Amino acid sequence: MHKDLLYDKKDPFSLENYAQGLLNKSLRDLYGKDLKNEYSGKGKLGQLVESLHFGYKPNSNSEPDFLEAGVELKTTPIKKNSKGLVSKERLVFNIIDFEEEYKFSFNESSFWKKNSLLLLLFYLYENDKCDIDYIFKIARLWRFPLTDLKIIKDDWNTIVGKIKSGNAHEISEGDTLYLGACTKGSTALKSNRNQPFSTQKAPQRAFSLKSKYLNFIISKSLKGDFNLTKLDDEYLHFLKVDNNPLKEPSSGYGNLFDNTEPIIKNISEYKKGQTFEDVILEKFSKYYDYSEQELITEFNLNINLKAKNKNFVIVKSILGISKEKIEEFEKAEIEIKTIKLEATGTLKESMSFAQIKYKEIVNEDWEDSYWYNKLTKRFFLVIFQKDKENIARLKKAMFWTMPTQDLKVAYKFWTQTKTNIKNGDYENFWQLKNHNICHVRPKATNSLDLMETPQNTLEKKKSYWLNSEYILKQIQND
DNA sequence: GCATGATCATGC
DNA sequence: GCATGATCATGC
Repeated sequence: MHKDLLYDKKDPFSLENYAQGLLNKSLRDLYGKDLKNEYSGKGKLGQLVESLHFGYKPNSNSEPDFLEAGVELKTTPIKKNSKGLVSKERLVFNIIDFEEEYKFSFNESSFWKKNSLLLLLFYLYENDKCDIDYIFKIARLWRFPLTDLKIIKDDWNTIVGKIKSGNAHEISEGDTLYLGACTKGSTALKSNRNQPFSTQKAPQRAFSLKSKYLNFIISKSLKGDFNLTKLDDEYLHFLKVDNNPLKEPSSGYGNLFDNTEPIIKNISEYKKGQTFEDVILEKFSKYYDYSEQELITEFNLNINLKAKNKNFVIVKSILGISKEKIEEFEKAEIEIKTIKLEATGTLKESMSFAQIKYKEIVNEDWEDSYWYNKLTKRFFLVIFQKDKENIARLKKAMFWTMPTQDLKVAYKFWTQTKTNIKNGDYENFWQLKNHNICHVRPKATNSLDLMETPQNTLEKKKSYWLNSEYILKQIQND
Protein backbone atom coordinates (compact mmCIF):
# COMPACT_ATOMS: atom_id res chain seq x y z
CA MET A 1 0.00 0.00 0.00
CA HIS A 2 1.13 3.53 -0.68
CA LYS A 3 2.34 4.97 2.58
CA ASP A 4 0.53 8.25 2.31
CA LEU A 5 -2.75 6.39 2.45
CA LEU A 6 -1.90 5.52 6.03
CA TYR A 7 -1.96 9.12 7.14
CA ASP A 8 -3.46 12.40 6.03
CA LYS A 9 -0.51 14.43 4.86
CA LYS A 10 -2.48 17.63 5.29
CA ASP A 11 -3.19 17.00 8.95
CA PRO A 12 -0.42 17.51 11.53
CA PHE A 13 -2.23 15.39 14.10
CA SER A 14 -2.61 12.53 11.66
CA LEU A 15 1.13 12.73 11.01
CA GLU A 16 1.83 12.77 14.73
CA ASN A 17 -0.44 9.81 15.23
CA TYR A 18 1.24 7.87 12.44
CA ALA A 19 4.70 8.77 13.77
CA GLN A 20 3.71 7.29 17.12
CA GLY A 21 3.60 3.93 15.40
CA LEU A 22 7.38 4.01 15.78
CA LEU A 23 7.26 4.16 19.56
CA ASN A 24 9.22 1.49 21.39
CA LYS A 25 10.29 0.02 18.09
CA SER A 26 13.32 0.30 15.85
CA LEU A 27 13.36 0.61 12.08
CA ARG A 28 14.67 -2.93 11.88
CA ASP A 29 11.69 -4.13 13.94
CA LEU A 30 9.31 -2.53 11.47
CA TYR A 31 11.10 -2.66 8.14
CA GLY A 32 13.84 -5.20 8.64
CA LYS A 33 13.07 -7.12 5.49
CA ASP A 34 13.15 -3.97 3.34
CA LEU A 35 16.49 -2.75 4.60
CA LYS A 36 19.25 -2.90 2.09
CA ASN A 37 22.84 -3.13 3.11
CA GLU A 38 23.63 0.32 1.82
CA TYR A 39 21.39 1.76 4.49
CA SER A 40 23.14 0.30 7.46
CA GLY A 41 25.64 2.69 8.94
CA LYS A 42 25.76 6.08 10.47
CA GLY A 43 24.01 9.37 10.50
CA LYS A 44 21.19 8.75 8.08
CA LEU A 45 18.50 7.72 10.48
CA GLY A 46 16.33 10.77 9.82
CA GLN A 47 16.33 10.07 6.10
CA LEU A 48 15.50 6.44 6.69
CA VAL A 49 12.50 7.39 8.79
CA GLU A 50 11.29 9.63 6.00
CA SER A 51 11.70 7.07 3.26
CA LEU A 52 10.78 3.87 5.10
CA HIS A 53 8.14 4.96 7.56
CA PHE A 54 6.57 7.90 5.77
CA GLY A 55 7.34 6.67 2.28
CA TYR A 56 8.65 9.80 0.66
CA LYS A 57 11.99 10.98 -0.68
CA PRO A 58 13.87 13.21 1.73
CA ASN A 59 14.20 16.78 0.52
CA SER A 60 16.52 19.51 1.58
CA ASN A 61 14.59 22.42 0.19
CA SER A 62 13.33 25.42 2.06
CA GLU A 63 9.79 24.16 2.55
CA PRO A 64 8.73 22.00 5.48
CA ASP A 65 8.91 18.28 4.81
CA PHE A 66 5.14 17.94 4.88
CA LEU A 67 4.23 21.06 3.00
CA GLU A 68 0.47 20.83 3.19
CA ALA A 69 0.51 20.30 6.93
CA GLY A 70 3.35 22.78 7.44
CA VAL A 71 5.21 20.15 9.43
CA GLU A 72 8.97 19.64 9.52
CA LEU A 73 10.11 16.19 10.62
CA LYS A 74 13.12 16.02 12.91
CA THR A 75 14.79 12.89 14.22
CA THR A 76 17.13 13.39 17.14
CA PRO A 77 18.89 11.28 19.79
CA ILE A 78 18.38 11.12 23.52
CA LYS A 79 20.62 9.28 25.94
CA LYS A 80 20.46 7.94 29.45
CA ASN A 81 22.35 9.68 32.20
CA SER A 82 22.07 9.67 35.97
CA LYS A 83 19.05 11.97 35.80
CA GLY A 84 17.17 9.84 33.28
CA LEU A 85 16.66 10.55 29.60
CA VAL A 86 18.25 13.72 28.25
CA SER A 87 19.08 15.14 24.87
CA LYS A 88 22.32 13.83 23.40
CA GLU A 89 23.06 16.80 21.19
CA ARG A 90 21.73 20.03 19.73
CA LEU A 91 18.98 19.80 17.12
CA VAL A 92 20.28 21.11 13.79
CA PHE A 93 17.92 22.93 11.42
CA ASN A 94 18.54 24.40 7.98
CA ILE A 95 21.86 25.89 6.89
CA ILE A 96 21.90 29.67 7.06
CA ASP A 97 22.21 31.23 3.64
CA PHE A 98 24.15 34.35 4.56
CA GLU A 99 23.30 35.91 1.19
CA GLU A 100 19.56 35.53 1.69
CA GLU A 101 18.46 35.23 5.31
CA TYR A 102 19.03 38.88 6.20
CA LYS A 103 16.59 40.05 3.55
CA PHE A 104 13.59 38.81 5.46
CA SER A 105 11.75 39.48 8.66
CA PHE A 106 11.63 36.64 11.15
CA ASN A 107 8.13 35.77 10.06
CA GLU A 108 9.32 35.22 6.48
CA SER A 109 12.73 33.81 7.33
CA SER A 110 13.95 30.46 6.09
CA PHE A 111 14.08 29.29 9.66
CA TRP A 112 10.50 30.10 10.47
CA LYS A 113 9.09 29.01 7.13
CA LYS A 114 10.54 25.58 7.58
CA ASN A 115 10.44 25.05 11.32
CA SER A 116 7.38 26.70 12.79
CA LEU A 117 5.74 23.36 13.46
CA LEU A 118 7.94 20.38 14.20
CA LEU A 119 7.25 16.70 14.36
CA LEU A 120 9.94 15.53 16.74
CA LEU A 121 11.11 11.94 16.91
CA PHE A 122 13.41 11.16 19.79
CA TYR A 123 15.25 7.86 19.72
CA LEU A 124 17.43 6.29 22.37
CA TYR A 125 21.06 6.42 21.32
CA GLU A 126 23.18 3.55 22.52
CA ASN A 127 26.89 3.35 22.06
CA ASP A 128 27.48 0.23 20.06
CA LYS A 129 24.16 -0.13 18.26
CA CYS A 130 23.54 0.27 14.55
CA ASP A 131 21.26 3.23 13.79
CA ILE A 132 18.39 1.10 12.48
CA ASP A 133 18.27 -0.63 15.87
CA TYR A 134 17.71 2.52 17.90
CA ILE A 135 14.38 2.50 19.71
CA PHE A 136 12.05 5.48 19.32
CA LYS A 137 10.91 6.92 22.62
CA ILE A 138 8.98 10.10 21.88
CA ALA A 139 7.02 11.20 18.82
CA ARG A 140 5.24 14.51 19.06
CA LEU A 141 4.30 17.75 17.42
CA TRP A 142 6.02 20.81 18.78
CA ARG A 143 5.32 24.48 18.41
CA PHE A 144 7.38 26.95 20.46
CA PRO A 145 5.38 28.49 23.31
CA LEU A 146 5.10 32.24 22.97
CA THR A 147 7.48 33.14 25.80
CA ASP A 148 10.12 30.95 24.12
CA LEU A 149 9.32 32.20 20.64
CA LYS A 150 10.02 35.72 21.83
CA ILE A 151 13.54 34.67 22.83
CA ILE A 152 14.01 32.67 19.63
CA LYS A 153 12.98 35.65 17.54
CA ASP A 154 15.47 37.86 19.39
CA ASP A 155 18.12 35.17 18.85
CA TRP A 156 17.35 35.10 15.14
CA ASN A 157 17.71 38.89 15.06
CA THR A 158 21.08 38.64 16.81
CA ILE A 159 22.35 36.15 14.23
CA VAL A 160 21.00 38.11 11.28
CA GLY A 161 22.35 41.32 12.84
CA LYS A 162 25.85 39.87 12.58
CA ILE A 163 25.30 39.08 8.90
CA LYS A 164 24.03 42.61 8.31
CA SER A 165 27.04 44.17 9.97
CA GLY A 166 29.46 42.06 7.93
CA ASN A 167 30.36 39.88 10.89
CA ALA A 168 29.06 36.48 9.85
CA HIS A 169 32.56 35.13 10.48
CA GLU A 170 32.24 36.18 14.11
CA ILE A 171 29.02 34.39 14.89
CA SER A 172 29.29 32.15 17.91
CA GLU A 173 26.81 29.70 19.33
CA GLY A 174 27.15 31.54 22.60
CA ASP A 175 25.76 34.74 21.11
CA THR A 176 22.24 33.53 21.55
CA LEU A 177 20.02 31.83 24.09
CA TYR A 178 17.76 29.11 22.62
CA LEU A 179 18.29 29.33 18.86
CA GLY A 180 21.95 28.90 18.05
CA ALA A 181 24.02 29.10 14.91
CA CYS A 182 26.22 26.03 15.05
CA THR A 183 28.99 25.19 12.63
CA LYS A 184 28.06 22.64 10.05
CA GLY A 185 30.31 20.98 7.53
CA SER A 186 33.14 18.51 7.46
CA THR A 187 36.01 20.84 8.22
CA ALA A 188 35.98 24.50 9.10
CA LEU A 189 38.07 25.44 6.06
CA LYS A 190 36.12 23.50 3.47
CA SER A 191 32.85 24.93 4.66
CA ASN A 192 33.84 28.58 4.39
CA ARG A 193 31.26 30.69 2.63
CA ASN A 194 30.86 34.18 1.29
CA GLN A 195 28.88 36.74 3.23
CA PRO A 196 27.12 39.77 1.73
CA PHE A 197 28.63 42.66 3.69
CA SER A 198 32.24 41.66 4.09
CA THR A 199 34.95 40.07 1.97
CA GLN A 200 35.84 37.78 4.87
CA LYS A 201 34.85 34.16 4.47
CA ALA A 202 32.65 32.79 7.22
CA PRO A 203 32.29 29.18 8.39
CA GLN A 204 29.07 27.61 7.24
CA ARG A 205 26.48 27.58 10.01
CA ALA A 206 23.04 26.14 10.59
CA PHE A 207 20.27 27.19 12.93
CA SER A 208 20.10 24.87 15.89
CA LEU A 209 18.27 24.38 19.13
CA LYS A 210 20.40 24.10 22.24
CA SER A 211 20.66 20.69 23.77
CA LYS A 212 19.36 21.81 27.16
CA TYR A 213 16.33 23.37 25.54
CA LEU A 214 15.48 19.96 24.14
CA ASN A 215 15.63 18.56 27.66
CA PHE A 216 12.55 20.57 28.46
CA ILE A 217 10.66 19.13 25.54
CA ILE A 218 11.80 15.66 26.56
CA SER A 219 10.88 16.15 30.19
CA LYS A 220 7.47 17.53 29.33
CA SER A 221 6.82 14.65 26.94
CA LEU A 222 7.89 11.98 29.40
CA LYS A 223 5.42 13.45 31.87
CA GLY A 224 2.73 12.84 29.31
CA ASP A 225 2.11 16.45 28.39
CA PHE A 226 1.68 16.52 24.62
CA ASN A 227 -0.38 19.69 24.42
CA LEU A 228 0.44 21.68 21.35
CA THR A 229 0.73 25.43 21.79
CA LYS A 230 -2.22 26.95 19.96
CA LEU A 231 -1.71 29.06 16.87
CA ASP A 232 -4.17 31.61 18.18
CA ASP A 233 -4.64 35.31 17.46
CA GLU A 234 -2.11 36.29 20.07
CA TYR A 235 0.52 34.06 18.49
CA LEU A 236 -0.17 35.30 14.98
CA HIS A 237 -0.17 38.85 16.21
CA PHE A 238 3.25 38.38 17.79
CA LEU A 239 4.68 37.07 14.54
CA LYS A 240 3.42 40.07 12.62
CA VAL A 241 4.32 42.83 15.02
CA ASP A 242 7.87 43.37 16.13
CA ASN A 243 8.47 43.76 19.83
CA ASN A 244 4.99 44.83 20.66
CA PRO A 245 3.89 44.02 24.19
CA LEU A 246 0.75 41.97 24.24
CA LYS A 247 -2.19 42.42 26.54
CA GLU A 248 -3.52 38.90 26.59
CA PRO A 249 -1.76 36.44 28.86
CA SER A 250 0.43 33.88 27.13
CA SER A 251 -0.60 30.28 27.39
CA GLY A 252 3.02 29.32 27.98
CA TYR A 253 3.62 25.85 29.19
CA GLY A 254 4.30 26.32 32.84
CA ASN A 255 7.09 24.69 34.73
CA LEU A 256 8.60 21.66 33.13
CA PHE A 257 10.53 20.72 36.20
CA ASP A 258 8.91 21.17 39.57
CA ASN A 259 11.96 22.99 40.87
CA THR A 260 12.27 25.30 37.88
CA GLU A 261 10.61 28.65 37.36
CA PRO A 262 10.69 31.11 34.45
CA ILE A 263 11.72 34.72 35.00
CA ILE A 264 9.26 35.91 32.40
CA LYS A 265 5.85 34.35 32.73
CA ASN A 266 4.19 36.40 30.05
CA ILE A 267 5.53 38.31 27.10
CA SER A 268 3.58 41.37 28.17
CA GLU A 269 6.40 41.80 30.69
CA TYR A 270 8.61 43.04 27.86
CA LYS A 271 8.66 46.75 27.25
CA LYS A 272 8.75 47.85 23.65
CA GLY A 273 11.97 46.90 21.93
CA GLN A 274 13.36 44.96 24.89
CA THR A 275 15.08 41.64 24.59
CA PHE A 276 15.24 39.00 27.29
CA GLU A 277 18.71 40.17 28.24
CA ASP A 278 17.55 43.78 28.49
CA VAL A 279 14.91 42.75 31.00
CA ILE A 280 17.43 40.86 33.12
CA LEU A 281 19.94 43.70 33.13
CA GLU A 282 17.24 46.16 34.05
CA LYS A 283 16.30 44.04 37.05
CA PHE A 284 19.93 43.97 38.16
CA SER A 285 20.60 47.66 37.68
CA LYS A 286 18.17 48.43 40.49
CA TYR A 287 20.52 46.77 42.95
CA TYR A 288 23.83 48.26 41.87
CA ASP A 289 25.86 49.44 44.88
CA TYR A 290 24.05 47.12 47.28
CA SER A 291 26.48 45.16 49.44
CA GLU A 292 26.15 41.39 49.74
CA GLN A 293 24.74 41.80 53.23
CA GLU A 294 22.28 44.45 52.08
CA LEU A 295 21.04 42.14 49.34
CA ILE A 296 20.65 39.31 51.82
CA THR A 297 18.65 41.61 54.10
CA GLU A 298 16.64 43.07 51.23
CA PHE A 299 15.47 39.65 50.13
CA ASN A 300 15.25 38.19 53.59
CA LEU A 301 17.61 35.36 52.71
CA ASN A 302 18.58 32.72 55.14
CA ILE A 303 22.18 32.15 54.02
CA ASN A 304 25.55 32.97 55.45
CA LEU A 305 28.28 34.80 53.59
CA LYS A 306 30.34 31.66 53.23
CA ALA A 307 27.65 29.54 51.61
CA LYS A 308 28.86 28.21 48.32
CA ASN A 309 25.66 28.92 46.46
CA LYS A 310 25.37 32.38 47.97
CA ASN A 311 25.77 34.24 44.72
CA PHE A 312 23.32 32.07 42.87
CA VAL A 313 20.73 32.60 45.59
CA ILE A 314 21.23 36.36 45.32
CA VAL A 315 20.95 36.23 41.53
CA LYS A 316 17.70 34.28 41.78
CA SER A 317 16.29 36.75 44.31
CA ILE A 318 17.03 39.71 42.07
CA LEU A 319 15.34 37.88 39.22
CA GLY A 320 12.35 37.05 41.40
CA ILE A 321 12.88 33.29 41.32
CA SER A 322 11.99 31.33 44.42
CA LYS A 323 12.41 27.82 43.06
CA GLU A 324 15.67 26.04 42.63
CA LYS A 325 16.45 26.77 39.00
CA ILE A 326 15.89 29.53 36.47
CA GLU A 327 14.04 28.14 33.49
CA GLU A 328 15.42 30.44 30.80
CA PHE A 329 18.98 30.12 32.06
CA GLU A 330 18.66 26.34 32.05
CA LYS A 331 17.29 26.15 28.54
CA ALA A 332 19.83 28.59 27.16
CA GLU A 333 22.66 26.92 29.07
CA ILE A 334 23.71 30.27 30.47
CA GLU A 335 26.67 29.99 32.79
CA ILE A 336 26.59 32.31 35.80
CA LYS A 337 29.95 33.51 37.07
CA THR A 338 30.63 35.98 39.84
CA ILE A 339 33.66 38.21 39.77
CA LYS A 340 35.05 40.20 42.65
CA LEU A 341 37.11 43.28 41.85
CA GLU A 342 39.48 44.98 44.27
CA ALA A 343 38.70 48.49 45.48
CA THR A 344 41.27 49.77 42.97
CA GLY A 345 39.39 48.08 40.13
CA THR A 346 41.94 45.34 39.53
CA LEU A 347 41.06 41.66 39.43
CA LYS A 348 43.20 39.41 41.58
CA GLU A 349 41.84 36.00 40.78
CA SER A 350 41.60 34.17 37.49
CA MET A 351 38.45 32.22 36.71
CA SER A 352 38.62 28.48 37.14
CA PHE A 353 36.74 25.81 35.25
CA ALA A 354 36.60 22.04 35.49
CA GLN A 355 39.56 19.78 36.04
CA ILE A 356 41.22 18.55 32.89
CA LYS A 357 40.25 14.92 32.45
CA TYR A 358 43.60 13.70 31.16
CA LYS A 359 42.22 10.49 29.73
CA GLU A 360 39.38 12.24 27.92
CA ILE A 361 40.99 15.28 26.37
CA VAL A 362 43.38 13.14 24.32
CA ASN A 363 40.39 11.66 22.48
CA GLU A 364 38.49 14.90 22.01
CA ASP A 365 37.99 16.83 18.81
CA TRP A 366 37.89 20.59 19.19
CA GLU A 367 34.22 21.02 18.49
CA ASP A 368 33.11 18.35 20.93
CA SER A 369 35.72 19.23 23.52
CA TYR A 370 34.91 20.40 27.01
CA TRP A 371 36.76 23.66 26.49
CA TYR A 372 35.13 24.58 23.17
CA ASN A 373 31.68 23.80 24.49
CA LYS A 374 32.25 25.79 27.65
CA LEU A 375 33.63 28.83 25.84
CA THR A 376 30.88 28.95 23.24
CA LYS A 377 28.27 29.32 25.94
CA ARG A 378 26.62 32.55 26.94
CA PHE A 379 27.93 33.76 30.28
CA PHE A 380 26.12 35.92 32.77
CA LEU A 381 28.75 37.81 34.72
CA VAL A 382 27.81 39.27 38.08
CA ILE A 383 30.48 41.72 39.14
CA PHE A 384 31.08 42.89 42.68
CA GLN A 385 33.68 45.43 43.71
CA LYS A 386 35.12 45.98 47.17
CA ASP A 387 34.63 49.45 48.60
CA LYS A 388 37.09 51.32 50.88
CA GLU A 389 35.79 49.36 53.86
CA ASN A 390 36.45 46.12 51.99
CA ILE A 391 32.74 45.42 51.58
CA ALA A 392 31.79 43.82 48.26
CA ARG A 393 29.09 45.77 46.44
CA LEU A 394 27.23 44.82 43.26
CA LYS A 395 28.89 46.82 40.51
CA LYS A 396 27.21 45.49 37.42
CA ALA A 397 25.87 42.49 35.56
CA MET A 398 26.49 41.64 31.93
CA PHE A 399 26.05 38.92 29.37
CA TRP A 400 29.20 37.83 27.62
CA THR A 401 30.39 35.38 25.02
CA MET A 402 34.00 34.90 24.06
CA PRO A 403 34.75 36.76 20.80
CA THR A 404 35.66 34.44 17.94
CA GLN A 405 39.20 35.76 17.57
CA ASP A 406 39.83 34.85 21.21
CA LEU A 407 38.28 31.45 20.65
CA LYS A 408 41.03 30.86 18.11
CA VAL A 409 43.59 31.47 20.85
CA ALA A 410 41.67 29.11 23.13
CA TYR A 411 41.90 26.52 20.34
CA LYS A 412 45.68 26.88 20.23
CA PHE A 413 45.79 26.55 23.99
CA TRP A 414 43.63 23.43 23.89
CA THR A 415 45.73 21.88 21.10
CA GLN A 416 48.92 22.54 23.04
CA THR A 417 47.43 21.16 26.24
CA LYS A 418 46.22 18.04 24.47
CA THR A 419 49.61 17.54 22.79
CA ASN A 420 51.40 17.88 26.11
CA ILE A 421 49.16 15.31 27.73
CA LYS A 422 49.54 12.92 24.81
CA ASN A 423 53.30 13.25 25.22
CA GLY A 424 53.10 12.69 28.96
CA ASP A 425 54.33 16.22 29.66
CA TYR A 426 52.45 17.59 32.67
CA GLU A 427 54.84 20.40 33.52
CA ASN A 428 54.88 22.69 30.51
CA PHE A 429 51.36 23.90 30.01
CA TRP A 430 50.46 27.45 29.08
CA GLN A 431 50.92 29.64 32.11
CA LEU A 432 49.37 32.89 33.18
CA LYS A 433 52.32 34.98 32.13
CA ASN A 434 52.86 33.37 28.69
CA HIS A 435 49.68 34.09 26.91
CA ASN A 436 46.82 36.41 27.37
CA ILE A 437 43.65 34.37 27.58
CA CYS A 438 43.85 31.03 29.29
CA HIS A 439 46.17 28.82 31.27
CA VAL A 440 46.43 25.55 33.14
CA ARG A 441 46.76 25.59 36.90
CA PRO A 442 46.42 23.13 39.76
CA LYS A 443 43.06 22.72 41.45
CA ALA A 444 42.64 19.91 43.92
CA THR A 445 42.10 19.09 47.55
CA ASN A 446 45.85 19.19 48.03
CA SER A 447 49.01 18.29 46.18
CA LEU A 448 48.45 14.60 46.88
CA ASP A 449 45.15 14.64 45.05
CA LEU A 450 45.96 12.85 41.80
CA MET A 451 44.27 11.78 38.57
CA GLU A 452 45.03 8.94 36.17
CA THR A 453 46.65 9.79 32.87
CA PRO A 454 46.59 8.12 29.43
CA GLN A 455 50.06 6.83 30.30
CA ASN A 456 48.46 5.12 33.33
CA THR A 457 50.48 7.21 35.69
CA LEU A 458 49.08 9.59 38.30
CA GLU A 459 49.39 13.35 38.02
CA LYS A 460 48.26 16.31 40.09
CA LYS A 461 44.79 17.52 39.23
CA LYS A 462 44.83 20.67 37.14
CA SER A 463 42.09 22.81 35.65
CA TYR A 464 41.26 25.13 32.81
CA TRP A 465 41.49 28.80 33.80
CA LEU A 466 40.71 32.11 32.12
CA ASN A 467 43.31 34.75 32.93
CA SER A 468 42.27 37.48 35.33
CA GLU A 469 43.71 40.16 33.08
CA TYR A 470 41.63 38.85 30.18
CA ILE A 471 38.44 38.76 32.24
CA LEU A 472 39.03 42.31 33.41
CA LYS A 473 39.44 43.48 29.82
CA GLN A 474 36.17 41.82 28.86
CA ILE A 475 34.37 43.58 31.70
CA GLN A 476 35.85 46.92 30.76
CA ASN A 477 34.91 46.48 27.10
CA ASP A 478 31.23 46.06 27.90
C1' DG B 1 53.82 42.81 43.46
C1' DC B 2 52.54 39.19 41.02
C1' DA B 3 52.53 34.42 39.04
C1' DT B 4 51.92 30.11 40.38
C1' DG B 5 50.98 26.52 43.40
C1' DA B 6 48.07 24.99 46.94
C1' DT B 7 44.14 24.20 49.62
C1' DC B 8 39.68 25.22 52.04
C1' DA B 9 34.55 25.00 52.54
C1' DT B 10 30.57 23.55 50.74
C1' DG B 11 27.27 20.73 48.70
C1' DC B 12 25.91 17.15 45.56
C1' DG C 1 34.10 11.03 48.15
C1' DC C 2 35.06 14.47 45.33
C1' DA C 3 34.30 18.45 42.06
C1' DT C 4 33.78 23.11 42.30
C1' DG C 5 33.90 27.97 43.59
C1' DA C 6 36.74 30.64 46.11
C1' DT C 7 40.71 32.25 48.06
C1' DC C 8 45.13 31.89 50.44
C1' DA C 9 50.41 31.23 50.66
C1' DT C 10 54.76 31.14 48.63
C1' DG C 11 58.66 32.60 46.45
C1' DC C 12 60.74 34.83 42.64
